[in-house]
Amino acid sequence: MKHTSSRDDVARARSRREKLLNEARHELILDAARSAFLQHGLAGTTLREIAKRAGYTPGALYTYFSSQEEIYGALLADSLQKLTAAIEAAGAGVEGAPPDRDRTAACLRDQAMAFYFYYRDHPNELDLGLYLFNGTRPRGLTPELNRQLNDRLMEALSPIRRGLEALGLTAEESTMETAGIFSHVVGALVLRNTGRIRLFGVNADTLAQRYLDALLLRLG
Amino acid sequence: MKHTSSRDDVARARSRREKLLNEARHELILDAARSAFLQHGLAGTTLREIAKRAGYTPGALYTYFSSQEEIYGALLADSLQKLTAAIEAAGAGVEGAPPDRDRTAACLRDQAMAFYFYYRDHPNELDLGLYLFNGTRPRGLTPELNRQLNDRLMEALSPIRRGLEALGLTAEESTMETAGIFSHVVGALVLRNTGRIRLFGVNADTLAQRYLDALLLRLG
Amino acid sequence: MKHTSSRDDVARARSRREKLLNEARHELILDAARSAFLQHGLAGTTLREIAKRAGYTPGALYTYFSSQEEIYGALLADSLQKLTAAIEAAGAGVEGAPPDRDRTAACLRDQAMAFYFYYRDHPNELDLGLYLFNGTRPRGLTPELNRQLNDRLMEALSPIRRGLEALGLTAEESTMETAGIFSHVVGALVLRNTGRIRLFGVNADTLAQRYLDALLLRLG
Amino acid sequence: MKHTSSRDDVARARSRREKLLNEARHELILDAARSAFLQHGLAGTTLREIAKRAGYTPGALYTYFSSQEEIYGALLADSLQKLTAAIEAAGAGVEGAPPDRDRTAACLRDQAMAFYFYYRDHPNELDLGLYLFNGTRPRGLTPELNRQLNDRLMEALSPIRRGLEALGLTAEESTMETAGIFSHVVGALVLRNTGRIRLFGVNADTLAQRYLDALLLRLG
DNA sequence: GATGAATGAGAATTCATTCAT
DNA sequence: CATGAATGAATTCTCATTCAT
Repeated sequence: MKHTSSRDDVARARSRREKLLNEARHELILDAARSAFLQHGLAGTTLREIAKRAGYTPGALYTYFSSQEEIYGALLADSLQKLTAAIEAAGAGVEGAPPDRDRTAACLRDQAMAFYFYYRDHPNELDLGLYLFNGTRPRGLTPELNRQLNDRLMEALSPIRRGLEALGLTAEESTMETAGIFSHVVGALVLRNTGRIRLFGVNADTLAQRYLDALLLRLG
Repeated sequence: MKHTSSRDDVARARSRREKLLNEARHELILDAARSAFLQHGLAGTTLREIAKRAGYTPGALYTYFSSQEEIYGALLADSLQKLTAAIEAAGAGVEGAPPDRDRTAACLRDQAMAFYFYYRDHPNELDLGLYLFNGTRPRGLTPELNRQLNDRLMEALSPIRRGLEALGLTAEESTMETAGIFSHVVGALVLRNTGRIRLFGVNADTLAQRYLDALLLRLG
Repeated sequence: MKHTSSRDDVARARSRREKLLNEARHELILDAARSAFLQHGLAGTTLREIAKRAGYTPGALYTYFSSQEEIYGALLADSLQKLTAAIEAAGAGVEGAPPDRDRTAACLRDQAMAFYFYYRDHPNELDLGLYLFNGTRPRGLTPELNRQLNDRLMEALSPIRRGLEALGLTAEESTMETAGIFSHVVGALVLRNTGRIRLFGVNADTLAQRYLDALLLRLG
Repeated sequence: MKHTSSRDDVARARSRREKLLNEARHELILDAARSAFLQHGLAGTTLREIAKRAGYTPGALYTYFSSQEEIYGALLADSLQKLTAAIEAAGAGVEGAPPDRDRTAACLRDQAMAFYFYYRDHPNELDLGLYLFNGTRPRGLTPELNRQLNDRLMEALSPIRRGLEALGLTAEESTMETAGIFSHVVGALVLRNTGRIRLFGVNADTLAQRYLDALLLRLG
């Protein structure tokens, strides 16, 4: 029946459009949240502020997210995705090449620095990760979301772990060294973000780079 | 005039007593704040809670501190002093000894680890430092207090810097390496405190130790 | 004009179908509301919940009911109709029989107990009645609906009134005793629903039964 | 030491004054709540409204009560106390008299009617009792307070129970009849408060009185 | 010096209802 | 007929800070 079919088509088209719009509005809110974080920091940002920046009333946000915490979760999920992309992009062009040790090392270095650069350039997202993981606030993430976010973080770091393995480390050693890199980079960033790095007259970039240089030297 | 003089004496004696009392009460409040932090964490602690633990009403605290932020500042100042003591204590017994390289290295290592241990065992004080330095909150520290706290931090770290110099590094190199140690240690602690370290199945202690081992090896 | 006439027929048929559909959808929504009440109670039920259970979006309900309050009104109307049926059913089989006094009394008793049982088994509907009659909420029922509901209630109770008359009471006395029965039953139910009956270690059923026993005894 | 002693006196005097003031303010808020209930009913009353009537900001109420629910609890506790007093007062003057059966019956009747009158004249307090006992709202009373309120209610009704015993009923029978009186009275009041009594052209007073008459007749 | 009542601004969240599509 | 996004007004509750006493 043509008639019915065409009605269905209309419905389907509408639902598709609605879906797109819906996603766009989710994104709009997340952008607003990002911009609010940028200006007021994580702790200084309120639902009201996010709503205002998104051009919404506070209540309207609850159409899209069931709590403030969920907005944070979505933001972090998104951030980790971008981080993953950034790290992967830093290793691009080397794929498929012959297993040249120098190349592998250079790639690893670039990818670790990509990790550093990502958070250097998006300091609020580091806060977000630390805050949410920390769960200082009364209501934390759902365990399910927490697990998901953990997975994403590990996925983001997996190129680095694989790079270390390619340099001859065991799986265990790779994980350990990845933790070391993570640790050093996060430390450098925290020092940078809190302005304490100035006390040493050092640059956080240099700190990160030196660590990696020393590491690669050590790994031979 | 004897009379006046004796009156002055009385006044002086009283003022001395008052001063002592005053300091004791400051300390009382800070103790209360510490205990509140220990139990509820930085973000979960309210002025009222601190007042209650100190046996005061909220308003009374304002006699001693002009704001909650100032209490935090005082707490941090005190924390840094203890940190200094802890690091210095870790180097004790080596003072005055002949310039044995191994001993110097061991001492440096111990002091750096003392830095790590201090914050591992007082995670709230790390929070405090990061929070205040960060200045996330609307009202930060006064520039004066900020400078003071910076000075104390650098003073706390100076044994480490001197140790590095004793191993042959230039002043500049020492500062750089101190920054590296600080960075790594803070990173490890943040990972630890946020529970993210578990993702790697690694221990923060190990992370710190390995970094120092590698550093000392590098410095030969 | 045949043409017009046939067109009219079509229109009439369609309108009949529409009407049925419309009623069905009203009923669908009322069923959803009932089930929501059953689970969340009167105060805990939201329009959204009713809409969800009916497979509608909130806005759609306004096609069928002009307010949440109107849904409540319709629900109550329906409830009273069922109550009427329940009371009438309790008197069935005695109709047409010779005017045996004992039988009349037994029937009266059964019908009064049917009243009690109906609300015992549908406590939300009692809530609904009390809530709407009470008009606690800002916007109450329309006077028209209110009158209608009153009529239905009186109709539901009329078998009881007639039973009392059959036992020899005047119209006035019957109404008075009906009010007494109503009063006692509602009181027992309220005590039951609020859990206060437990304080007396008594059963609401017993309370109702005893009242009726005493009443019938008194009426001889 | 006179000095210290006098200082203590001052402190004690102040603390006494403060305590009185404090109680007065508690009462002020409860009065405000009562008046709000009177006008808007239980469900229509908000913390804001209570605060406004008491001349306070909403937050200020939290100095005196830790939640809205606690205000309700205090109100109910007070109400039950007054109820107790009212019922006891209705039996006064008969105490110590010889155990004349007629007198006992009259006293019982008066006390039961006092129960009825109290709630007839303070309908909101009945609502309060039913609402709180019911616990419809998300957050109910603490079990402790609940128990306390139950005790008070039973205490209020105890003169009636004792009166029934004085008429020769066993303890168990007395409790049962007390429940019956309670039930009937509450039912009559609910009918009255919801305006449904008008349907029967009856007066709630009459309803209550008739029940008691019949009861006393039955008890001989 | 200390009290503690009171403020006031702000927090997240809820929900019946409206209305453009 | 139905959608569902959006409103807007309300809700309870929190807390650093002030200030008359």
